Amino acid sequence: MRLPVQRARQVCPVEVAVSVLGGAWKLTVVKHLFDGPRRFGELGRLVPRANRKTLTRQLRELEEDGVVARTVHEQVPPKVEYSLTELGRSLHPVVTAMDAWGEHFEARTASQRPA
Amino acid sequence: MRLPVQRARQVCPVEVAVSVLGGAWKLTVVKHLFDGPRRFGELGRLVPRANRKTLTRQLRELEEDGVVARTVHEQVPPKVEYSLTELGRSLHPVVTAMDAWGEHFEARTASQRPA
DNA sequence: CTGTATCCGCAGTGATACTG
DNA sequence: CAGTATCACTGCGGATACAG
Repeated sequence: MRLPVQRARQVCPVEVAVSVLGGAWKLTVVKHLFDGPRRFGELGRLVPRANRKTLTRQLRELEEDGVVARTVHEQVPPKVEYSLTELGRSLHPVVTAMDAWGEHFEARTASQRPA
Repeated sequence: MRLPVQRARQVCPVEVAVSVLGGAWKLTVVKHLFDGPRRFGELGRLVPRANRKTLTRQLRELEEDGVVARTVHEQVPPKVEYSLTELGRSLHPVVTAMDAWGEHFEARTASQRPA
């Protein structure tokens, strides 16, 4: 397991969750995977600000932590699909709560929005 | 508002929530504040791995984002209390979900625990 | 199409010492 | 007690080019 996660264990369960899910775009990816399996390129389009390397790293960490499953279809051209594991699907309440709060936060600070 | 939050707005509400709450020890602090107002030193003891500088920064960001309120009591010695704002209290579902998932994750990976 | 390799900047985190 | 100042490090996140 990754070191930040290990450290978080010594403090609080919420900190563990943050360590596993707090990386850039991770929860966004998980959210989209609730709509069904997605290919690498699809995720890249759904999370436009994440470049390939970063997206690959986040997916590998999510895979390492048992949240997503990676399926390679032996084809030419290659096709790789990502889907949620059972542990990943158990994130549904978290994603729902975070999504709702994010919207609430945005609405509350709408006056500070630049454009 | 902080830049990471601004960037997250362009992607997804869950990413906004991660940007606001994803800092080290932030959700742990919020969780403890649900038990009532806490002084700076108390929070330092409740989150043992956070040093003063880091804890100060996280609290300032949470204050800036309207999640916590900072109350200075003009005394000698000084006394500063942190409490949740209404926006902070609206985090209750998030903290509950994250805490439960963190425990679930720990239980599931207990075999990999080092000590 | 789905990656990897290389290089890089810097924000986030921290240790330590000092201050009102 | 509740911070701030200073210095430093690490690794995340990213740009770009290459590969199977």
